[in-house]
Amino acid sequence: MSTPRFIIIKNFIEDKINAGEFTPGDRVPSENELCQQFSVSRMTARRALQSLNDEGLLIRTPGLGSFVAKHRPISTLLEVRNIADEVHERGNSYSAKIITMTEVEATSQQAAMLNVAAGAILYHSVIVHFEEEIPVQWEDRLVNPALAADYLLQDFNTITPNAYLSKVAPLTEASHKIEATLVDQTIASKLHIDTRSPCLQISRRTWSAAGIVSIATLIHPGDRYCLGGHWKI
Amino acid sequence: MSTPRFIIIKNFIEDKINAGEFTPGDRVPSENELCQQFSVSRMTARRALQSLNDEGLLIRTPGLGSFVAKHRPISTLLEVRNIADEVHERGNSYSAKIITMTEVEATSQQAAMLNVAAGAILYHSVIVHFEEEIPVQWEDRLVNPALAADYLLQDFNTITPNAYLSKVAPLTEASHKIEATLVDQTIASKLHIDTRSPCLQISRRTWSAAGIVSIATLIHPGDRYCLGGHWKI
DNA sequence: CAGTGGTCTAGACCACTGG
DNA sequence: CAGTGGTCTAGACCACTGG
Repeated sequence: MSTPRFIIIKNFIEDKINAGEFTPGDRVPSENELCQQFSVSRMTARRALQSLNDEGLLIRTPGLGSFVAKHRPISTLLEVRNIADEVHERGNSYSAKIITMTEVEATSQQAAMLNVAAGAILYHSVIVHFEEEIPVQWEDRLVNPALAADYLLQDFNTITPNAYLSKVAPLTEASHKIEATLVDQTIASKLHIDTRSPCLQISRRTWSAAGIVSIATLIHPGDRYCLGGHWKI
Repeated sequence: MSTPRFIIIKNFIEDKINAGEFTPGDRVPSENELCQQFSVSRMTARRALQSLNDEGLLIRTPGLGSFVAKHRPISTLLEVRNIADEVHERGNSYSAKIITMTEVEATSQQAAMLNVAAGAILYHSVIVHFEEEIPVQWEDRLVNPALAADYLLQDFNTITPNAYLSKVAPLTEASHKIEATLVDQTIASKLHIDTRSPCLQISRRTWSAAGIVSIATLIHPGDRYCLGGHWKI
């Protein structure tokens, strides 16, 4: 399976933008110029430019051309962060406590989310992450064994599931849902909060090139964790 | 200027999904079926389906077909979204109730956030936003009069503060903080929740070319609003 | 005017899924 | 096997921008 030509052209332009050869406001090659340069049809050259336009990297104007956008797109701001890294960046001590590490049979809903057969074996881990000995995150994770066969053999005291998975199945895609919730007594006691404390919950599904890697639910006590972001044009 | 055919086909399918004729998991017409039905080339039919796929409404699988996604896509995280637009995009009715519209003197903390002198006049608005007559957002906003002089003259039943400010002081920069909180009795009663309900709170500060425009606190009942995002490499 | 991107056609070959 | 979506071609007409 070879790389599609429109991806090659897209990467060619994206690389030049990242390398600073094309800077914001610069005109990039037109569809016709790319046709000649890469010996492809206009539809293929067009697809590369259109894809970059859809991602916000280019602004295209009929009659004028395609130009590098002045503002980096903001969609990339929601990074998949490793909680251990976050804690360390704040200069605090990090530790983890493993609650569950086991195989489970996928329910039909889980199977659908991970794109496996119902009843298939999944890896299931539940880990509480601590910052300065205070619980900051409850991580409940289901992993597709086909994409991370050695998941249950890891020592998650020394490497977070996030870090391990990033290594064996590099991320290509992720979706997030962020909401405010309450938790049951089991989770509340592990997080050292009570069941009336509002929690920030992130549900995250991650893909690598080979398919859906994992679905995770990350629950944070509302008074100990928040998300932030900043963007400029 | 007539509507492009791929948009017509796209709307045709989108309408059926919104109307419940196609429900999550249903197969929608294939590219070939749409070709015949609309008398277009496959590339045009394809573009309609691909566009819906890119928006997350369809899941397409070679050999199988195109299926309505099981989970409706949700608003992109950290984008500065207009709540009225969001509600309308979900096909629901939007309305607003204005609680407060007044001038206030900046406290030292507010002055620092907006980069004005302490005691300077600020505009203050509090608005509850409704989706299908149900409160979904409490918006408490302070505005720098120097950058939006006519703020208090607006009819926020017909234009949201967000939309008005975007017009008079286009955004160049924004910062966000997202957390899970509880609210006091005053806000709870306006949101038709009780003080034990977890809320998703977004604190947002926005800049335009001329300076800091506004600081806003947006509070959402946890069971009625969430943030989402999706990214691909 | 030549050049740009926007839309569209009528074909093609491919890998893949299911029956 | 017929059907699906993924990629690609070599054309076409259009509205628009600039010189």
